[in-house]
Amino acid sequence: MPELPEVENVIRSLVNKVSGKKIASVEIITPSIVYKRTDFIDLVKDKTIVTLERRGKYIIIRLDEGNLLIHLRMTGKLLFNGEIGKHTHLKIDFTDGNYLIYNDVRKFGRINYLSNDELNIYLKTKVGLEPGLMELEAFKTKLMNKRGPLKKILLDQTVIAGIGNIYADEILFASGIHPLTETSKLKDEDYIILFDNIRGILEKAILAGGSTIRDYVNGDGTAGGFQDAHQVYGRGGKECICCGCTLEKIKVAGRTTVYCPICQRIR
DNA sequence: CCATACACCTGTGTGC
DNA sequence: TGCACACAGGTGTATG
Ligand SMILES: [Zn+2]
Repeated sequence: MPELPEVENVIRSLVNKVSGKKIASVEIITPSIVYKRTDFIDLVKDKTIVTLERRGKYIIIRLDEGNLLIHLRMTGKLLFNGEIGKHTHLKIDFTDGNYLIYNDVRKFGRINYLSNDELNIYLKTKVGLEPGLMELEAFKTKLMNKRGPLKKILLDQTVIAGIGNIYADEILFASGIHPLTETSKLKDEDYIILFDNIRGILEKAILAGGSTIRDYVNGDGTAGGFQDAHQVYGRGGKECICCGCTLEKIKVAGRTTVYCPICQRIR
């Protein structure tokens, strides 16, 4: 489900509701979503949530001691006082009677307890540049050191963190760059356009509440609105909004990729 | 080293 | 209607 804009909206919808709350109990309904740690419940129980943060597609629940690191993968949801059902896999009860649940139809998501040091090491090795904070030169250097189709590189979370299949296609279309372009063929001006579109599209998507293709909702249960602004994602075979020609559908790095053969030239 | 396949799961849409 | 199959916002591991 969620890419950076959706994860950001989950956090924004929850941060004021859960910060300061003390955890009274934790119920693990589906053990497979919690990384093996026999003392998980003991580590989390009686802790207080300090705040929520995001790195790439990860949600970090900062506790007064340690952290919960959550990845929603495809269909994970974090819901404040949400409806408990057959897809609820974890429940955190607060001392004031409110609760937070983790729902996930496909059970791909993961929740882990990490100390501050463990978290820092993990993020340093696995999570790349933060789109909203990165600088052009660092971005350019990092991309130039990678070979292969540009879309594959945009999807690589160790390069830039947070871009998934929807936003990769939207960013490339907005930039007028073909998804199979090799970074060695990109000119300085291409890097600037790409950089601006990564930040611009992700920011617009955040402000629109993210994209709801099927079932994404934020922590309140509110769906996003950015799906109405998609130019190419999910539109293979339809006409290009810009030039009217037929949008192509191919596979890149194993993912369905839609682009306009006229508007997005190979460099 | 790389690219591809598959595994993890369930639900939904399509075509016969 | 029913059934088989393809496909889905992601990523880690195995395979060639
Ligand atoms: Zn076009």
